[in-house]
Amino acid sequence: METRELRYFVAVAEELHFGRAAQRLGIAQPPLSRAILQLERRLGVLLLTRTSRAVALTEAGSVLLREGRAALDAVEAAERRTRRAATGRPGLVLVTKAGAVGELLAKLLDAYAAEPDSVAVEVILCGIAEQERLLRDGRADVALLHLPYDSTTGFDTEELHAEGQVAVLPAGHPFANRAELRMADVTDLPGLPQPRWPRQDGTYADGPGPQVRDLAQLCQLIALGRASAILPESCRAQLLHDLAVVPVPDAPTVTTVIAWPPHSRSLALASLIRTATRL
Amino acid sequence: METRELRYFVAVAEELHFGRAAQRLGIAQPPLSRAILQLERRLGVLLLTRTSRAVALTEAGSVLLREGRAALDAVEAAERRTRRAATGRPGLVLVTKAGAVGELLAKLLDAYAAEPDSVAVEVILCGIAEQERLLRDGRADVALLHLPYDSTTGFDTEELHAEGQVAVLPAGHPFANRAELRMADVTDLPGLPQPRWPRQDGTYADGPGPQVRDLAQLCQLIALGRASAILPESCRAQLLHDLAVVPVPDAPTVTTVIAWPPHSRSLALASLIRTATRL
DNA sequence: CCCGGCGATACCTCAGCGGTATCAATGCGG
DNA sequence: CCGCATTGATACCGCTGAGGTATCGCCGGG
Repeated sequence: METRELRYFVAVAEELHFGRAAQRLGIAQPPLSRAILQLERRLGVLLLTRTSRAVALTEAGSVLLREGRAALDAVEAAERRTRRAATGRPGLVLVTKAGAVGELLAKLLDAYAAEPDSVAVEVILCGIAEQERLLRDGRADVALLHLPYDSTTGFDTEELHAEGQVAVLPAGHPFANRAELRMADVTDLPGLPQPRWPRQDGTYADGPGPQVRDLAQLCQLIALGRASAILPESCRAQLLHDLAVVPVPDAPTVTTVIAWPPHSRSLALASLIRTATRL
Repeated sequence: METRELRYFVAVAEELHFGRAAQRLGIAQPPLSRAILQLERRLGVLLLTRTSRAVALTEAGSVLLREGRAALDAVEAAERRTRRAATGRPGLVLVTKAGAVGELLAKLLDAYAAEPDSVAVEVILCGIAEQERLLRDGRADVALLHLPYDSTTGFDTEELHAEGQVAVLPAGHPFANRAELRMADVTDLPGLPQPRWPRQDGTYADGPGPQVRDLAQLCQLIALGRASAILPESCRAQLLHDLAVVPVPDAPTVTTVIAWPPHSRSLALASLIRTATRL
């Protein structure tokens, strides 16, 4: 199977429309039809069911969509990492969620910079759930993730830090002066729903609660008395001053891990990981 | 980058010889030279240094070799899994080391077969260190691995079983009747070296000690008084009767884990994993 | 019943892949 | 120092196959 065929199939499988897929790929529709047909013939597998009004994935087709995306990411990563290796400037790219790492990141970067063999570290702060993709397609070398929110599936990891979580409420809320709260107290506050974060694909789950993209947005909403949240303790430092913070001992522990793709064990990366685990 | 280019590059990088690589690929040498040249031009990266007598990898070239192999495995896995999904017969392929799983495997297969939604499980027993490759290129769906001997890098895992290790000695050896031994006692027995197992690429490390491929071979050698070994307790059941077995409490614990590729979460696989963790 | 939208087919052109023949550089034996 | 063998690069050619345009066949909606 050639990557061209895979790219074509993934485009069609995502659009479920040959015309739009062809447009997205920058080719005409007939060659695309033929390419998919030929792919099906070569694999000996029916990937799509087409009526003249609708295109749908078969069982095998959805397997190829999932596996094909992973394979294309791997090819893209190979290309990108090769280009980067050729520049001669080593340098690592670290990706993490904007605002969620507290002072751990600063400490890590300082400690690593003090190492004798350290190289430049570029930091990318991205929205939730983009990290995985950046790490997978080679744009980033290493990430700081937070269990159980992020998935580390397919990466190697080391645990760095575990912490409890706190409830964040508008100042003046009846619960604001409690010494601690239970999960049950906080998950269903009348008029103060938990926010909804974007999923891997950028869409939001249905349900009540405002859609948020980052911590600043969330803080605003809480201050306005329109939401509440349960966040790792270390977020405290970055909250607005007029928010109430109450520990929630029975909330799941949040573990910060450093994650990297299972290949790519460059010396620089190994050194950064070693530094991180020693913090 | 097309998979054809990657395959060509990997062949040349492994052979370090255009002629032999071309032969292995089943094409003539000139098209191969051109393809590599074109790949280098497209990437804008020098991958190989050629003198007219020798070919060597550049830094970037070895990155592309490593990443390219992984990418090719991913493409191959996509193809294989798609084909398998299309047959309509579900069925899982489980791979593990010949002889090293004791009764755990039997219990797992029995328990899984008793599940209401179970499918056929094909078991592949292979030599050490082939498992990783089978799992990575899609020929297997799930593996039983043994930490710390196997690497789980790039796979998702669940721990199933932890056990201590025992020393295996020829019957009649002076240590045979000891209640237990220390690592220090066993690692350097005069005339009874530890065996050497093959590495990922099938070659053996240098050193003393016989080269072995499986447990039966090893048992023979120990019975002959030419080797000794430290093995997980559960191997006991499969040893020859005339061998002495002595616990080694300070040997590293061996953990049996069930491992699977991070994508491919079929229902059947999820059910098998659930069954395994409940044993 | 006609029209519009969609995927498949027919047919053409040309890029590029692979083959053969050959060159150029280099190490080696005499 | 000179053939000679080895090895990667280049020249040139034929043909496969990727992509384009025009068009067909099918189907649902007005």
